[in-house]
Amino acid sequence: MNYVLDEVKKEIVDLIKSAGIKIEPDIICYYHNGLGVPMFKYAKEQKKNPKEFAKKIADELNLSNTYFSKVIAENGYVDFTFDNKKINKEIFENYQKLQDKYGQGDSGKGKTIIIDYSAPNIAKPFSIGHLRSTIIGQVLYNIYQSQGYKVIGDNHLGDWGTQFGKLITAYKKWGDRTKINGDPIKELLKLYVKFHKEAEIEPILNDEAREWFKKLEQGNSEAKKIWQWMRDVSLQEFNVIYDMLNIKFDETLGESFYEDKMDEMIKIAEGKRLAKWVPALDENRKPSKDSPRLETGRGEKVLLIDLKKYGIKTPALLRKSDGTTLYFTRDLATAKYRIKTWNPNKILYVVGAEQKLYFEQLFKILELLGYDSNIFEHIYFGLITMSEGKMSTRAGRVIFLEDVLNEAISRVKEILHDRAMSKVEQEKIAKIVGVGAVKYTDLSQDKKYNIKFDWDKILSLKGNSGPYLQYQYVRIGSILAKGNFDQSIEINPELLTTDEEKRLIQLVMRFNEILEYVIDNHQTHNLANYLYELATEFSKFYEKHPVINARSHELRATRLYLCYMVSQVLKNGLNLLGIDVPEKM
RNA sequence: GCCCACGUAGCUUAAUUGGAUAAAGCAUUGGCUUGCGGAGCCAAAGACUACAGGUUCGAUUCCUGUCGUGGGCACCA
Repeated sequence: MNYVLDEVKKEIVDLIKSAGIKIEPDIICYYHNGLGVPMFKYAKEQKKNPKEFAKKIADELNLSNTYFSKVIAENGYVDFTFDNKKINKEIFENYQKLQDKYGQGDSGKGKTIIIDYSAPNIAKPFSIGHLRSTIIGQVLYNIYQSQGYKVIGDNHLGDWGTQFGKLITAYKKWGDRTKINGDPIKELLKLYVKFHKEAEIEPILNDEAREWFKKLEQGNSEAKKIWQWMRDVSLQEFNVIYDMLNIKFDETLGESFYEDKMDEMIKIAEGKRLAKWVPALDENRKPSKDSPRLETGRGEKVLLIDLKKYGIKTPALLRKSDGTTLYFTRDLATAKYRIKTWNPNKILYVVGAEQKLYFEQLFKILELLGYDSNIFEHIYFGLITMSEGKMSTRAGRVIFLEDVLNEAISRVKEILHDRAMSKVEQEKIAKIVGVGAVKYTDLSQDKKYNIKFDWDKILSLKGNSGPYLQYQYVRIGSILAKGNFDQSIEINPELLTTDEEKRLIQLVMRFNEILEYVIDNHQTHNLANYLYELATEFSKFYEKHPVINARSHELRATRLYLCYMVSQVLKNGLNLLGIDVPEKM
């Protein structure tokens, strides 16, 4: 698919080449009503004064038959001004040709991407902390897909591991089946919290839990039955949230899927002499104080991979001293399975920044096992913290995602309360706007930072927020309806000469570039900020220039079409962010 | 202790990844009824980009050091 912006940039490269300088297209930057090229680097290569150098280049350029009407040298830049009549026409034609596909691309044709996201833990609440992985992962999914990639979204559920030993122990001691069936996750969480409290007083409980997990891994039918039941009821609850958030997966394999695929992986690692049985750390060799990691199996042997040679001080454990497996073991088997099954060009792990070391270890080991480590990438994001500090499931200190969404929805409902619409409609709109607000707040900022949880911020309905973008979309829809807009109307883009119109058209031009940019850097907020800029620019246009009552019939039709293009980019962009748009609000 | 992030207006965040006068939202103050939805628009005020050096035509961005915050550091995931 061809976009005007690509052609415009190519033309600049060619023009400057005609003056004897070869430039990289990426250095071209936006400047007023056009584009600019910094000439410092090239001036330096030729040991010339950058201002004079830029001027000399600018003077040599011949702009006839180009997208530009003017070129000047300023502060060492060569600045090109668009020939607006020409570029307007091209952009409208570009849009008319591609229609619904406008923004999409084919740069990912023939490439496969696996995205590992969400991955909540069974029997634990889906907290606000899981929100980030879930929605960031889904947005990356959508954007990759829009550029022609084959994408496989895999929900790598935390449905295996020591915690199930703890849960089974707790369930057998204090559990009540009917209570759990009534409100599964909250009741299971209570059991989990109680277990940790009791285990502090009676450490022998930890041994019991370890025993149960061992039984589970050995296929004990009672353990398996309880585990399966806990998994089922948890998944049912997760699906309610995925529905609310409009999240879809191609696979929900989970860690348990690899239960029978770990032995093979361990054998390979042993065969390559990577993994070795060594004495476990004893109490005197604690890596740090307050470490919770020494609660089991002291003094015996564990299977680990030492990574000191590669600058990683912490070894990776594949088997505990009681023989059971760990997250690591499962992730190695997972990577192997994924590569064998889908032969991906990339596997993205959308997981919090606190697991950076873990993924460094994992990728290093996969490399040592002979895999191309370039295909693995940890897409990390900061923690969401509460004023009391880090959230902790064990301490019962969590915010439930479902509560946040419900609060958002009810705040929107209050606003809609006295609008002239049916209850059903209010309900529907409140959900679109409320959920959109929560998602947008997260997606509109750089993901690497920690976020302090703040109700008012996450539920913000004005300013730079999801509802603001949705509101601009609704206003445009209203104009299009009143103006009886029809895509086949005769338009004349040359008539759009105001600053607001030019800026809007040029923003529309950039849509595809932004999507490619997000694929390069995996920063969703670049798309969010672009859409916000588009919405803001529309709002300015809206205040200043009449559409339906425009001076001439032709101008009215062209402005209607401009509104339409903007609304479609807004809608498609928001949809890529996983945010719906209402028709009224 | 060691390792990794981060420190930008009162608060929450941007900055085309090293570019032009550091940009928005919230909060504060003042303004916008003849036109398409005020969840909006305009304006004022608010910044020695934590601090001290360095690299270069150019640094919020890269390097070094100091201080501060958060995270991680083998039998949790």
